[in-house]
Amino acid sequence: MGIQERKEREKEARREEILDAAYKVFVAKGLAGATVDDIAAAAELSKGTIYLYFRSKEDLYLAVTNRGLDIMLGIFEATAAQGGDPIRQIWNLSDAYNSFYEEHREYFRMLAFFENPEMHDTVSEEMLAECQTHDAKVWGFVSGVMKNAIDAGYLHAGLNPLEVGMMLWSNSTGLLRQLDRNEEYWHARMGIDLRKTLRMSNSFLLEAMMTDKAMQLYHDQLIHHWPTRSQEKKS
Amino acid sequence: MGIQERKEREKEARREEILDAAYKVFVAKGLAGATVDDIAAAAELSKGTIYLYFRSKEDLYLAVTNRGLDIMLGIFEATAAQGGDPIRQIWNLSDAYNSFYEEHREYFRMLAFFENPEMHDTVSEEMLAECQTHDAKVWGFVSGVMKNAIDAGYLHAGLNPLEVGMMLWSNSTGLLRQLDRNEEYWHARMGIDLRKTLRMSNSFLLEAMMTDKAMQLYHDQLIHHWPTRSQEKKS
Amino acid sequence: MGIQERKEREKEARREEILDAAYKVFVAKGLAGATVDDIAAAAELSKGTIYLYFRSKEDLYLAVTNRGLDIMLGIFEATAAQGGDPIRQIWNLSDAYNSFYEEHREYFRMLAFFENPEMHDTVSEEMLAECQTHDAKVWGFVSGVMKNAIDAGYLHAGLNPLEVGMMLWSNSTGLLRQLDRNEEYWHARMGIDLRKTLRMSNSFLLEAMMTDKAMQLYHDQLIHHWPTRSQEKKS
Amino acid sequence: MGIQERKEREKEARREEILDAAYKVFVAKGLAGATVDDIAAAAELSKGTIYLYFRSKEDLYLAVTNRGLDIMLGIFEATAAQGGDPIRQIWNLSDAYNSFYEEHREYFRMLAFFENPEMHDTVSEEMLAECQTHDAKVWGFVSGVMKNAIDAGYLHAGLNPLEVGMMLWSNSTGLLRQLDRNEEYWHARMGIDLRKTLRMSNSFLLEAMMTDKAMQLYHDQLIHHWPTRSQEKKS
DNA sequence: TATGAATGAGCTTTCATTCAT
DNA sequence: GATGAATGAAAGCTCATTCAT
Repeated sequence: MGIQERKEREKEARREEILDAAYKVFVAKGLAGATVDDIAAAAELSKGTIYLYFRSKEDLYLAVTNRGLDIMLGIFEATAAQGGDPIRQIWNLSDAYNSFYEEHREYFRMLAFFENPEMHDTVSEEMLAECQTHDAKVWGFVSGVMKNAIDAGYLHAGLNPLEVGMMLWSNSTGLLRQLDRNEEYWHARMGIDLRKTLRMSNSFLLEAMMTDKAMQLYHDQLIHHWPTRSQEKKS
Repeated sequence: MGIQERKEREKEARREEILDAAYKVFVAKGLAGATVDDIAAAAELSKGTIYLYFRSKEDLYLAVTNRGLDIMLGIFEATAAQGGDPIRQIWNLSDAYNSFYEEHREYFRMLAFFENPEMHDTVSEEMLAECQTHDAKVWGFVSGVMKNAIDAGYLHAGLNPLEVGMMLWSNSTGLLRQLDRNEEYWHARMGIDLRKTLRMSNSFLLEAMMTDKAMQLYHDQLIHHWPTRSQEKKS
Repeated sequence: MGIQERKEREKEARREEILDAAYKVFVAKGLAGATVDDIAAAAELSKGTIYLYFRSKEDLYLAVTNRGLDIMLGIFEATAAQGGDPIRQIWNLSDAYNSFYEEHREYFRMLAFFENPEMHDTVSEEMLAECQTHDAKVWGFVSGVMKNAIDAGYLHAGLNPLEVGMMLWSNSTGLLRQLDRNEEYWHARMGIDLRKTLRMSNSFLLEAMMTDKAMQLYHDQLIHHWPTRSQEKKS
Repeated sequence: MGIQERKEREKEARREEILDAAYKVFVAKGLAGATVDDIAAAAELSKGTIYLYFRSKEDLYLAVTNRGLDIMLGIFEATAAQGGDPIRQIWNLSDAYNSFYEEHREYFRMLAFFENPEMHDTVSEEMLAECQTHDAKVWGFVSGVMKNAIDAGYLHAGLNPLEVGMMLWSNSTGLLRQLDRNEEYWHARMGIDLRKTLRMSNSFLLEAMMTDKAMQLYHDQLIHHWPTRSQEKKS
């Protein structure tokens, strides 16, 4: 029975090798630009072998992006393991998403690319299902964090955890994608630091959802966005 | 010189015909799926003629998306023409973006598609430049609206108009893209109404940036998100 | 030596299993359409095992058609066992060929397919030889029947038994192949019942070769093809 | 208008060039063995151009066989132009089919090959329809010859012209195919001259269908198949 | 200006066959 | 004997682009 297990392991290992190679090639040439020949060469395997493990180039691409989701989830979990109060955990999660962008920008792009509905027709049912499984895991984790904050009375009771996650995630993603595309343009030409913008809008959203209890806890740490406003208040 | 002018007009008209045809074909088959033959057939022109007006299929695709930007700008301008106080104008702009999504979803998708940095290598400098011109026009308009609100004392003085636009736009885009991809999934399976989520997060962002003056103006119209919170305040 | 025998038997049994599976797959997909993987799967064996028993896909195909020849011979022999005078035996043989066509049409087609000289290059010498052995057996049987009829004075003495078989067989095969391809077309569209045509031409040939002795024997059973002719004779 | 015509002519000429090249390649390598690259090289054109004129390799193959039908019809018509009484015309037609086999054996084989029903799925509707048109022309011609003989009272009135054609054609085809496959085998090894067999069976069939009128006309020219039989009659 | 025939590189994919285990 | 992972050659076909007319 050891034999069977070993073969299983070897097969899995080979699959990973192919994914390694494919990742490199896709990063370098993009989905359209990459050829299966390129990937086979990078993996030091024959082209036929690639098709033994993956149904099509697109399936393979999606498998690579699934890896990206795994990595993202790993970062999220590692972040959560650091503990902290529920609001801190949300901030950490947001930071973790930033980190994913910074450190795995290629995966970030791939995930964005495969959001294109046009792509979905070119992929096998099985792979799409696997992708959705991975996706669901990430969203499950995210909404868990949000739920904790709501249950603990730090976010308003009426909020749907998933909805909270959605808002923060969408906001971050929209801005990160701009950053990715055109950081230089916005920074140098338009004088906008999108990273700062991102932090700001995230805090706007989060604070809007925080209960008084949470506001008090964070009283001193709060980003006082509007010094002028504070002054107005004093007067 | 009348002749020259007429020729100019005819040329422009033909260009538009090609764009009409290309739009239909791209919508039906996507960038990769569409062939120049398809487009030529739809335009009732020969393939060679297409290349007389556009350098490449990708250039043509980008020209179509530029049309999308024009349409978007038109909607924005029409909205602004309705007048209203600066905050109302911002809300209207946000609604106008929603309308663009609802009524020109195909263009919305195309714009998203071309955000992919991978595409940019495949397009001529000229077309990219033209695209940026169109883009800049839209952003110029948007930041103008924001600037009005700041200058009028409705949004906090420290804010950068473009940054405000960026935040609202990114947030909307992120959520609209989810909506486009998976409205059914989020609604029926996860019980989330992303349209509501979108309005909510937009109001969170906007209100976070509004001055007391604006808050008072909108006092009665404000979405009281947290009834419990209000009650807490009363007690 | 019992062990050896058992192994021999098992090997033969496995070969037959493979042929069973191959027959099904070839019928369903044709030679070109069938893959060795299909056959291996149908036989519930590994692909490698198939190659342990057959040198190539084409060899395997030919082995299946050889089975067809065996079946045909079986039908012929069963028919001959029913006895009857020599002319009746020939008629029965002709009917038996029809039966083979009707009940084993797939084999009939395969045999036709392998008549194509183009195929012969793709097959091993051994298998081709085996095929010729089977072929020779059938022709041996057929010419035996014809020889009986000649020796008994029912067919003209100058005839070569094999030649007689050849004529009747070729004639039948030509018409059966038309039938197989296009029965509907000839029947509904052209108003021709090829089965009747087949019987008619066979009787033309056979009667042309029959001696007076045979004609008298069959006097009453003769198909009087031309009533008008008979009438002419009477007058 | 001359321009259009000239282009039309040139296009047709190119089509013919491709057919010339394809014929050579198919003869040398068979359908499966031939590659479109081979054909393109032989035609001194690019592969893409081949696909500009023909939808697929199989379509091209069928177009070549259609040429075979044209050639056959040409031979038939030339033969008929020689005149002669109706029975002679039938004999000449039979000879013409033999000539086609002898002088265009490659086409003969191709026609046989495409009779395989398996092939028909791989061919475009259009080409199949064209093939049927050609086929119908040949059968129309053949049955016309038979009809003349019937109408003139040389073949029995009850016969269907197409059926007569079918019988003679099937019989010839069956034997010619044997001849093509294995002339050597039957001749040297089995002592049978299939060409003689073919003539014999054809005359059997034809004479069986001839009226007394025709028999008298041919009295002296009749092949007295059975000298012994004549002798028997005398005695 | 408009045409559309011609190009040809390049793509994905298949599958018969082998061979180490 | 049986396996099935790996091979890799080969092939059909597409299509953006060009260019002579």
